[in-house]
Amino acid sequence: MAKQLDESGTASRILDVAEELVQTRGFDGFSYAHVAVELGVTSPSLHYHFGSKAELGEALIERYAARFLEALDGIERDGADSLAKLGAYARVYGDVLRRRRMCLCGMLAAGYDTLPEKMRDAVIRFFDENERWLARVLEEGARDGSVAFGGDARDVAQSIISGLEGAMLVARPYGDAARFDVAARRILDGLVKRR
Amino acid sequence: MAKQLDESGTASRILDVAEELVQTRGFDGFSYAHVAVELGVTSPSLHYHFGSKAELGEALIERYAARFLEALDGIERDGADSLAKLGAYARVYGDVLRRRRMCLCGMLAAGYDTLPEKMRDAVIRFFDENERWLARVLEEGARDGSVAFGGDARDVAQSIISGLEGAMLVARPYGDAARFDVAARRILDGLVKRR
DNA sequence: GTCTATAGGCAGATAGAC
DNA sequence: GTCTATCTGCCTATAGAC
Repeated sequence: MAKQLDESGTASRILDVAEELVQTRGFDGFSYAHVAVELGVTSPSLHYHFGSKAELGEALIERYAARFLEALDGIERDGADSLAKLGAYARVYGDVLRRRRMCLCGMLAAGYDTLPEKMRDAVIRFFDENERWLARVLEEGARDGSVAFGGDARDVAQSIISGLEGAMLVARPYGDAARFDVAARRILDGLVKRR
Repeated sequence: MAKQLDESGTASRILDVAEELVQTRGFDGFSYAHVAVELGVTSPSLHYHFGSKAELGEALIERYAARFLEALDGIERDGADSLAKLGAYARVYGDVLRRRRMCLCGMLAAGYDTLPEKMRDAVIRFFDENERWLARVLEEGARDGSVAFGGDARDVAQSIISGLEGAMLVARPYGDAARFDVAARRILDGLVKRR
């Protein structure tokens, strides 16, 4: 019973539908009408919950980022070694793709130029937070010896994020999750101590 | 004086403007009106050259893919070793990004679900052709010893494409080409013979 | 080839009844 | 909270004059 439950049931159902639409069609490819039809209501009623499309978009990213970071917390708590954590991290992306969706923020990154400013900031924040989490895990892995890499952990973290986002981006048109898995595996293999 | 010059000057100027718009705003984020304003004409006149937005989109991909493959032919002809060719390949992507654009087909891959079918097919073709080219270079590199990798060359090729597409996707919101360069470098470094 | 005029639809958003 | 009605604007596309 925490902060994220101050949304009425309707608001969160709106977010559910809008989230799927944005993840599959992009922010410029969905409308209030799409959401309304899916929910069996009229579009003006959506405006009661989210005054503008920009507000809806902001709420979308906020919830997505919060859940994403929660998942990362869960990985953290599992107490496995760092390499296993990186594997679990990649699996979070893979799970999104297996539901035939693009990462919400990856999708928004594509249409970045057309986004309202607050949404832009939130997208950047999402990537920054992911980068911080990954860099921490990487440095921990370098200490405990489960991971090996040259250069700055931040740079490696950025490469992992962009590698996984790109793997989702390209795998989706093919409708082929295995394509993602292969790319993800190669990214992780590059972080294993070289024998 | 070849096949690609059967377009009137106007048609190719339309393609120029539309290309930039799609690469920065996505297919659902640009309109005939945007192009028309930029060219100082009215939108109906665009319909004379490209009957529908779908046709314009198809022509866009066709020209982009043709030029892209030409660039790859140029790399091929330079006769450097395979690792150098892969570096040049990555630079093609980097050059696009430095013009503040996303790869046209990477952008279209994001909005894939909203594309007309012929455009979808053309996007897939683009990736397939890139994969073929890369796999050939990788196999050549494995033979001449300039490149080292485990597993299938096709899988490695796919990973390179998705890695570079993702690096562009994420670097663009940050307006930071260096971010791309770092990720691209790490991809290439993973293909250098391990000492 | 490019224009004006216009059709017909869908977008995001607001007003006001219930 | 959700509805109907409506506004304004932009969209793709066509007809027909020049």
